[in-house]
Amino acid sequence: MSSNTLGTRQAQKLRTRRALLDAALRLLEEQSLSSLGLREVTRVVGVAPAAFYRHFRDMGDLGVALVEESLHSLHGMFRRILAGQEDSEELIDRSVEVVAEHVRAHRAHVRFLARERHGGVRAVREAIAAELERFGDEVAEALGAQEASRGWSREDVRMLAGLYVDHLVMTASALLEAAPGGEGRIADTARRQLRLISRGRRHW
Amino acid sequence: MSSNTLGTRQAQKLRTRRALLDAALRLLEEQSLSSLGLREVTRVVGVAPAAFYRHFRDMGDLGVALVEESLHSLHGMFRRILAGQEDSEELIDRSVEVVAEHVRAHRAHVRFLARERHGGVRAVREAIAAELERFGDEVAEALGAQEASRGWSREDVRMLAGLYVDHLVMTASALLEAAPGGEGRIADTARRQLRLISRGRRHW
DNA sequence: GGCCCTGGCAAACAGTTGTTTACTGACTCC
DNA sequence: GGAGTCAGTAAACAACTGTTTGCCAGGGCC
Repeated sequence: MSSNTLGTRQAQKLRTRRALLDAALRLLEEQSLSSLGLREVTRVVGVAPAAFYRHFRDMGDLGVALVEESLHSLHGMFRRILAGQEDSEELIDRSVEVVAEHVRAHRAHVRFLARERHGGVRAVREAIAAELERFGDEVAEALGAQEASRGWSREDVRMLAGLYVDHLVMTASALLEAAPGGEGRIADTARRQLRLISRGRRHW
Repeated sequence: MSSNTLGTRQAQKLRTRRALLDAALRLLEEQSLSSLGLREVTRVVGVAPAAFYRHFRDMGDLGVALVEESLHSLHGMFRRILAGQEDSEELIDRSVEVVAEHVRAHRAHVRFLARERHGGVRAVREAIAAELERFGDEVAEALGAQEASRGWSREDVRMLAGLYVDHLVMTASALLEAAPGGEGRIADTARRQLRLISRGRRHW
């Protein structure tokens, strides 16, 4: 028996935990975390309200759990983008495509992050901010290793990384709220903007 | 008697309306609109719950009213920024200073916009999006009139304007959540980013 | 001076909320 | 196979929610 095979006991617990997270994620498409009720979630899952406490202390706790899994997938996205070696037209095209694909595949997660980044629950806000800063650091490290950053101060590299991360977040939000079929236009604008930033970088 | 002098009747009504808006604004510093209760607001104002309906249909309605007054002040801010003639170092410094001052002076309004821009109330979200797009158009018009935009397509000018507006919003949000005394660092980063964008523009 | 208008009130409505309690029954483990 | 663990239950709790009703007092206006 491999060490990560769970007993039916623990497996069942994880399944309802997952169900709670999924139900919350679904309900959060049309409201924000601070208005999401505990009973509302358990009702969707089909479980007694008290069962909620077997998994989370309160809604804020569940929110933080959602932040973690949302950003885990985001992290994969960043790594895919940064895997490219240089700052080129193809890299820009690929980045925007990766973002668009991510939004398509993880729509609920992205919406959750956009909504709760400045939302009403402090713990969740702080968890998202901390994680985005970590990503910024990661991007900065990758940028710093590139040829185009020769002679740049550490602060300037970090500033550029911040610009990229912010732009990525804005693009993802815009894609989220795009009218059906309007994603192409947004992606096109995003590519132009990245190109402009790229030129600014070359002439720093 | 001048035509905009109100009777005590109407004046009193406006005063409680204002009190409702202010109370909501205050309560929204620590939660989001979709979780803000009608009774909660009237309780702070010291008025009966039913009185609320004399002024707003529901909380979403009050939210839209807040959007309007929030963006009215934002509009003034944009006009102050765009009053400068060219794209220069001083213009960048002044823009960032104007934004910082605006955040200081209208903290609650800015927080409201940041929070509800992607928040849980559709009507409010749409009102904010529409207004920000209008601002983008305005910025684009101002940019298009500048010398530096000679030969630019309308779409490219609009794309640049979008980049500026997005950057401004991100900066305002960052200032809002900055640790006390940390505003200087954020303003500094914002200036560098604007400078980089400006270089990209010159070498388009 | 008297009539209308209306912003605000008190009370009652049926639902909903988060949280605690004591309990059950299936899984785990020796 | 028997004892112990624990995810999930049902029920009750007080507190709160948005909304409707009829009513009142006082300003606006002829």
